[in-house]
Amino acid sequence: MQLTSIQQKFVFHFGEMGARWGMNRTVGQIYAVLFISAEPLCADDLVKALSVSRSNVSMGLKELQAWKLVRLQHVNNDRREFFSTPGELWDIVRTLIDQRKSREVDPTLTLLRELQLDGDFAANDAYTRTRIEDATNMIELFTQWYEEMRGIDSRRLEQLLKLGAAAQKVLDYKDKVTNLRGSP
Amino acid sequence: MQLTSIQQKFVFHFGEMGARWGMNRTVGQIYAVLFISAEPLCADDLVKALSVSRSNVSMGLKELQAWKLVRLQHVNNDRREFFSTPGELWDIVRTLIDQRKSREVDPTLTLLRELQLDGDFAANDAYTRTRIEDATNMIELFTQWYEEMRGIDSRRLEQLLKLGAAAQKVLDYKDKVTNLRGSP
DNA sequence: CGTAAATTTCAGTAATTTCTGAAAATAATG
DNA sequence: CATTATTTTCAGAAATTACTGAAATTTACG
Repeated sequence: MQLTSIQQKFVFHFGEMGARWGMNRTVGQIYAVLFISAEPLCADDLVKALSVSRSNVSMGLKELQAWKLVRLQHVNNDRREFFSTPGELWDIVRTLIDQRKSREVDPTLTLLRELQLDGDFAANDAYTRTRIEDATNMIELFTQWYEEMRGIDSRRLEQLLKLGAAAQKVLDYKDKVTNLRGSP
Repeated sequence: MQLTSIQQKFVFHFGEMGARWGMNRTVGQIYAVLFISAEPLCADDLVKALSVSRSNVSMGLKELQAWKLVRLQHVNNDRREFFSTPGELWDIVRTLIDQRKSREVDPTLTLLRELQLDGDFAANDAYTRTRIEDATNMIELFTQWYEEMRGIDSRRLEQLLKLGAAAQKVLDYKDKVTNLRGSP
């Protein structure tokens, strides 16, 4: 696993980004190497590619498995464990969004609901209360939307995304037809 | 600025989350306090509410301004600077997504495009090349979609979100009508 | 089983990030 | 323009996070 110059740039970048994405540099780099590798790799391949300690790779792989971003597999009759990323990019995106949602959004929604149930807002909390309500509603709107969208088949999803703002026009269109029918 | 028990829970939570959202604990807490405060607050209010140093608040406010998540304003004839968060939640969401996009997605898209222009992939890079292409396409699909959606009026956007997966059915519906018209 | 290959754990260290207090800079007031 | 209020900067301390190497554990093969 000697990385080519382009591979290196890609891997370094994911290292930098890894930090912004809630994993650390090494974890980001490990993921990047696996992502661009045609073959599954074992831990020692990653040690060689990235020049980090074996134990660091071990911990990184564990974290990536917790993220469900890499899959463990066994190769022919090799005793070692090999890792790879899903080939289908839509699967990766879905996993990534699921994970970030469950780390960054769900806990907040849970807390906000608890606070509302708590209910004993002090008198001077009136504004706080409405703000918390508003935030809850907004998050629920998004999570329910995502819940529905994430089930849609990749092909269809791609269509929808490409449609983009035009979806709005389809709404207009439907309204129009409905109104025509509805009027006497 | 004595925080009530509910306010405290809210603020502490945003402190924890702040870390996962690319800011640090104090920054998250400052934002939370401003979010639930009916009135704009000055730096010393935040010092009292959070028991952190004045300089820490100063730096935190600077970062929040960089995120465009708080606005600076002046109050009556007070000499100090006051801060608040936008009242309209949609504005907050839009800003948040914009910022995270520009920190987490745009730099990657830029790099991927550069790598493709670079073009001198080694022979053994064939797979890497397709992976980078695929990733680029996926990111472009999402950014173009977002670019279009972010312009839409909040009311309409809310409608669209509530529609959710049903948008798909509207597509079906339009197809059907179009086909009826199109057939002899 | 016993042995060897592979992986994981973890205590200690290194690196990074966050926070503070003191000093410097800026802005408003009489 | 001198004084005072306010904000910013920044060097160093404190806290947190990441990494390593050595030892312990697990796994699988004969």
